[in-house]
Amino acid sequence: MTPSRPLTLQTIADAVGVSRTTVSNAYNRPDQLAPALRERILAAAHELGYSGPDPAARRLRSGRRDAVGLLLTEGLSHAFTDPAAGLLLQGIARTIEDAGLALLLVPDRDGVLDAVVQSLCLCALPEGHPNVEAALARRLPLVVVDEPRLADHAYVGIDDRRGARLAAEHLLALGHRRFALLCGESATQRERRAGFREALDAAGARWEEPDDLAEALAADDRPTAVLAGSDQRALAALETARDAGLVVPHDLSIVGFDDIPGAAWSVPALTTVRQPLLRKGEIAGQLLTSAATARREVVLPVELVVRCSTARPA
Amino acid sequence: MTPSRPLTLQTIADAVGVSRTTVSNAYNRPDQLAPALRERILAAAHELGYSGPDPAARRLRSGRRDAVGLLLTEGLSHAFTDPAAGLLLQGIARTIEDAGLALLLVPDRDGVLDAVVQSLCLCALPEGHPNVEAALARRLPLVVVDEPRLADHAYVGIDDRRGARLAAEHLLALGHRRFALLCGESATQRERRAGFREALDAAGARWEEPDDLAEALAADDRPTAVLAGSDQRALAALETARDAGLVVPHDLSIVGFDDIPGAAWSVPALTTVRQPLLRKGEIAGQLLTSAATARREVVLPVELVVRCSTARPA
DNA sequence: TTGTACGCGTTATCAT
DNA sequence: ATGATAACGCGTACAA
Repeated sequence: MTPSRPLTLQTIADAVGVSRTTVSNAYNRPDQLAPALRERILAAAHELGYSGPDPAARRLRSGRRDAVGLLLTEGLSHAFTDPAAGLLLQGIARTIEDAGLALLLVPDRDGVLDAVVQSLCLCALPEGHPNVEAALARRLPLVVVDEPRLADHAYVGIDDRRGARLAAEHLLALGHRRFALLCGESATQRERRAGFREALDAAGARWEEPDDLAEALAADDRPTAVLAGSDQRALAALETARDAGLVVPHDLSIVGFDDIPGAAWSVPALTTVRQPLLRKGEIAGQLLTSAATARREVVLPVELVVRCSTARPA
Repeated sequence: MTPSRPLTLQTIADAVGVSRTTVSNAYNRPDQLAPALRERILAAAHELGYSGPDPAARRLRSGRRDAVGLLLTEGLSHAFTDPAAGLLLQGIARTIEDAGLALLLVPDRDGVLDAVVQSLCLCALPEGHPNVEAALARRLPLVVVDEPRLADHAYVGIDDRRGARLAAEHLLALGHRRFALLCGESATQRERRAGFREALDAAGARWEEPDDLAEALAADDRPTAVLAGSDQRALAALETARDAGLVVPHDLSIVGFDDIPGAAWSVPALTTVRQPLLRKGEIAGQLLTSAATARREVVLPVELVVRCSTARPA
């Protein structure tokens, strides 16, 4: 075994006795070559263990990137943790894959600056986040999912606030007057919280945002309904209610948001606000793939799905 | 707005009135520069909208890749579909992220050949698959998860066959004699099937591999137990049994494999063979990150988790 | 502390 | 059909 310098086009060229250009053509422009010669070259390459032009060099020279980058809110592994994110990413991945591109999951700000990609997708990032700044600095085609809204960049999202109002109004219509709100601090969560409050305040209903739901449910004038900013939170609330000895929906109504698959399987099945996560991902994927810098904004519809976790207050 | 040539180090150098090297140093070797000058350079860069050295060029020149590649069985979007894969990938992602690397999801054979990565992870690929060949050709550090076993490459997996035997023996011990096997065609699925058969044949029990479980359950001497190659299949079987009017575990016992989170939530909770998916991912991640070409093989333990989907036959 | 010079491995152009 | 040559944008000895 020779410790052998790394193999390059030139190595093969020398071995076969042709020029570097010809070897390059053997890989990239088969029509520029006598088929027989091409065969000889490829055979020699295989024999020497050369697997083709170096990807890094090829990218520098050609300007092609053949990959799109993905930035998520809560770190990279979040992609595989959160069912809602999973559905979105599935939509993106399908489209990207069909286009023959790779998907680069970017870990942090430095990763953004260093990513060899043709476009970047920002998923639910807080406005002003370092990653957003970095992405903007890259001057690449950007596609924003959900947040933040960026002038002159493609966008796909939903009307979170309206969805939240739908949920709240459903419970109000059932006769609920005392609510617990369960929302996080992300941009979309804030929108949803705002929607809940709008509807609730308009109806003059009472609401709180408990630090500890279990505690709130133990209170004397406990809430009769929970408005959750996501199905995951709603599912957790379901558990909390069960632990507290409350029967859903008889003692407590719960509404989620997203309509992840698990929402339909839970017992009782979750009433929730559906958003077309898969479709959202597909659209994001198309936006990422299309060379068109054309500014486009897509806002997808939301829809209340009434299942079994909501009822009139006892 | 000038249509401006793409910005390079030289652009900034010219603007500030220093050499290209100095600008490069401002980014890569701060100690080689007067802090004041560095500030001026960075300011000018920011002003001009230059976001730093071109990632592709930097990679070619430096030889650093700062990303690891991931190859999955069933296409890219599979990563976000399958809960078992999700858990594994979560483990990988965490480790990769901690190392400051990006994660490249590679779509196909061409993607493998073209991936700008420092190492590749093959997850449960069939032996001889084009992607495996391509990965081998790249001559990069390879880490195999589950399958296939490759000489001279890092490996992490479990003893699928033993896990399957555990499941089968559990049911045999309960007194079952007629079984339905539900396995796929992937390499790991085949191993598990083999494990089921070994135990069953050794006990002289009867088994079938029905194309249609519903049909099999309708038969006169229907199986009293189902051995599934994954929790997903087991969960589907649960549904099928319910639709057939069978009560699990009274009328039918079902065992899964993997112990995904959903296995504990189902009704009834699933008896299954647990494998440490998260840990498997973390180890794969470490193997991918470590520069060490040292060959390593890790086989993680499996364990039977008895919950509520199995009982003595009626 | 700064600048000069030389690749890194490839692809595109243009000549032969 | 094949080959010489010039970029691509950058990193880093080494000299100044």
